[in-house]
Parts: sequence; structure tokens; C-alpha cells
Amino acid sequence: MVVTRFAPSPTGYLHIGGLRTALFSYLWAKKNSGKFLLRIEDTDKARNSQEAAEAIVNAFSWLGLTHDGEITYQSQRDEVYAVYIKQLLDTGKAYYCYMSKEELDALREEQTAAKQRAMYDGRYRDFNGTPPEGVAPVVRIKAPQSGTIVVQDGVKGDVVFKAEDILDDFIIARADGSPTYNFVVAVDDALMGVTDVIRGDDHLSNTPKQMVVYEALGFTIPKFYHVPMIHNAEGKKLSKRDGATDVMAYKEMGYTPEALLNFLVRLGWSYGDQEIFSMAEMIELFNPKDINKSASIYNTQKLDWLSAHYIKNMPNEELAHLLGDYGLVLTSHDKKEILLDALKERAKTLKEMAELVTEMLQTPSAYEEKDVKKAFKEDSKAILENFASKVRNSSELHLPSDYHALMDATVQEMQIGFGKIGQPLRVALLGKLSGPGLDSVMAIIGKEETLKRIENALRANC
RNA sequence: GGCCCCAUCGUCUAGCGGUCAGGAUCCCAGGUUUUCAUCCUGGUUACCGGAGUUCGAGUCUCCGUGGGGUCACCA
Repeated sequence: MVVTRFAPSPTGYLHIGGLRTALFSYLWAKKNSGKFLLRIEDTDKARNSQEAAEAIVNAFSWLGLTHDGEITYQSQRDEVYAVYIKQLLDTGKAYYCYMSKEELDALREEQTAAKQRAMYDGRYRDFNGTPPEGVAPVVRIKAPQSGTIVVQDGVKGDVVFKAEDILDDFIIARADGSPTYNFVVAVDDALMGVTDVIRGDDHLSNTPKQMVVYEALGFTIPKFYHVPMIHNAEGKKLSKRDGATDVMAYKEMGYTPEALLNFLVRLGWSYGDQEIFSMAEMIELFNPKDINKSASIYNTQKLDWLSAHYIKNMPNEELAHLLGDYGLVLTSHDKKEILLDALKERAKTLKEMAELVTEMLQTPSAYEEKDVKKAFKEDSKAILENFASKVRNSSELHLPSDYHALMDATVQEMQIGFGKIGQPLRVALLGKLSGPGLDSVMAIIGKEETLKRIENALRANC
């Protein structure tokens, strides 16, 4: 059974990079009929907030990435960690260190000045004298001092670290007794039964430390997949300064979860030449071994394209429903189908779609000057009047084709090209020269509104 | 600075010793459309550099260069 997890620390909203590793973890679990767990890493009481944790859960809910089982909160597991810290202490695999923060800082400074690696010198490793008074000790784990640690990474391959280069007896419990990150991550992943850890490659250098914990506690080391970072346009790690990195901001901008997820899954992962992936296809085809080794730059051009694609292909009923989130209530409109069909190929986002609909339904209050000049010729008035009278005298006007027939009739009767009526009529109905098919527009707004807009235009322009 | 990772069109990527280096996006041009958008067709643009291995290297090895990550009683 494959068990994956996403383990954010609730110091802010869910961001794009986190979402991508969460998505990868989710897909891999689902593909293997396994479990995708959620753990909130809130051991830093000062920086964490309940709201942030809720924001993350909300984002997952919007995206439809549902986790299995209960959410694990590290802040509620102090007793669990205490048990394992005690176990390590009892078995001599960890020890109390009475070095004060000040002493440690001083040591670090000394080493840095001597161009040595800053590391704990192990002075309390085998200490059995009388501890100094007034110092609350930290607990340090005995890490190997020589030899090599190999992270068998599913993305990067075997990554070899020399113990002397990177390890020291690192702290697993602070002076106040609270456990530290590298310790709790290892303990929780093991206890939660996580088999496959998929996370950002900024964690790669933490992994040997976590493996030390696994070894000391006799846990089975999981498979690791360290996925490359997402960089900003400057090639640096994506941060809040880079604009929209809050996942929920994408909802506000009018992107659908399908589009966003499809966009993200292709960032660092690919399956041949395929670009469009439904959730079912992602689950079927995803494999972390196919993840790239190199970082990718965050650029949303393709997101816009995907978003437009999904809107274009969305059933009208679903589209109308989603548009509700952007202030557009369409349930009562009797030409909803025609309306949505006419506009859904023109919008990149749901928000834009809502704006397009609203705009079309509104009687134009102004006319693009340039377009008026371009569209209105000497004979335009007569043509529009001819067409308007045909509309006025028709009783059965429902479909675009009904209006189209009338336009054809005017064209025939007046011996003119289609552009002669199309251009001025377009400006009259929409206020500008661009927009959807005029027959659809008229069918959508109806006979009365059509006549009103033509009359308005004639008054204003002639 | 130590350690680690990475390197194909502007961007996302395919490639897994022999390819005219493929696709997508963006951009440009043409077609379709009364217009715009969609759609269709076409086009411009890439193997970081140098050695080596090999009959043959984007693909393997080494060195360089460049970029990134990480080095806490943060996570």
C-alpha cells in the first residue's frame, strides 16, 4: 500500500509550489489505490495560526484534492514525541547537552572565523559528570561521525553525503522540551505509515538527518522523491513577492481547478506530448519517476491557454453554475444556451466570461469613436432602418437563424454586401466592432432590446 | 564559503549512442469569420563551454562555467 502525505506548516496560505507537490502526492496515492494524508506541521507555536491551517484546508476543498483520514496536527502530539525522545535517551542514542545558546553562538562564530564548518563539537556526547547548574539542557541525537549516507531518491538518483561534511549531533528537543522539525517529521512519517515522501528538493539536504532518526528508532526508511523547485522569472525560489502565489487567488481570477491542476501537473512532469489531462488521466498516468530533475520557471501563459480550453469545452449547465461565483446569475435567462455558446469561446477565465455576459446584456451607453467612423457610411442609416422595420414586423423571432434571415432579406433587397449591414449593426448593438455573431446577439437580447439599440444608435450617430 | 542539486527553442517539455533534435505555449504570417475571438495551415527560435570514450554524442565520463538549494534550540 502506498501512503503519501502533504505536510505544510501553517504560516500562510497554500502556495503554488506546495500545491504542486501535494498534487503529485495525491496522484501517486490514488494511482496506487493508496492513501493521501494531510499533516499540519504547527510545532512553531509563535509563527503558526489556526486561520492559516484553515486556509490550506479550504484551498484543498476548492481543488477537490481530498485527503484520507483525519488531519494530523503536530501541535497535539507532544506526548508521542516525548515517548520517542525518552526511548533514544534510555538507549543511549541521544543525550542531554548543557551548552547554552550563548556558548553555541560563540562556538559557531569561532568556527566560521577559522573558515571551518559550523557544527556542534560533541562536547556532551559522552558526558557523565555533574551537569552545570541553571542550564536547561537540549536533547541531541548521536549522529554518525564518519561514513556515508546515501539518499536513494526517486527523482535525483542516489545522492551521497559524507557524514563528516553535513552531520553533527543535532538537537531533537529544545531546552523547553519541544521537539524539532527533523525529528518530528521522521517520527510522524514513520508512525503514519508514509511509504513515499514526495516533497520539494529544498528538503534534500535535510534528508540525511531524518534518516539518522529513522535508523536510531528502527523505523523503515520510506522512498523519497525530491521534486525540483519552481522558480520565478529571475530564477529564484518562488516567493510571496512574485505576485499570485496564493492558490485561492486563482479562484478569484476566474481559473477553474481543472485548469490550474492541469497546468501544475505539467510543470516538472510530462507524459510524451500530451498537454491536456483530466483528473482521471493524471491519476492513471502519473509516476514520480517521470518528474524532471531541473527547476522550472513559473510562467502562466500556458495556464491561460488551458483555462480557455476548459471553459470552451465545459457543458453550459456547469458553466452557468460556476459563473455564480463571479456575480452572474443566469438561471432565469431564457436564452442561456445561445448566450453561453456565443461567449464561451471568447473568455480566458470565468471572471472574464462573467464580464462579457454582463457587458452584452447591457444596452451600450457609448460607442467606440473609431469603430463608428469605420462602420457608418452614408447608406448605413437607410440600411439599419430597413432592417429595423423587418424586425418590428416579425412576430416569430427566437433563434439566431430567425434574425439571420432578416439580415439576408435586407441585403438582398438593397443589393448590398453583408458587411454593409453587419458593421453598423454591430456598433449599434454592441457599441464596438468586435464581438460574437450578430444573429446570436439579437436572439439573446430579444426583439425589443434589438430595436431599442438600433434606434439609440441611429439617434446618436446620424 | 562547505555540502548537495541542476543545465535542450523566451517559457513548459520530448529525447534515454545513429532523429531533418519532436510537441505545446508565446510571437509572426496566411486561411475561415460581416468584425473580434475560436478554429485550421505555415513560419521564426534550442542541445552552456572544453576535453575524453566511441565508427558515431544533446544523450556516457571528466573539467570548467552558469544557475539554484541548504547549512538554526524555523519548518
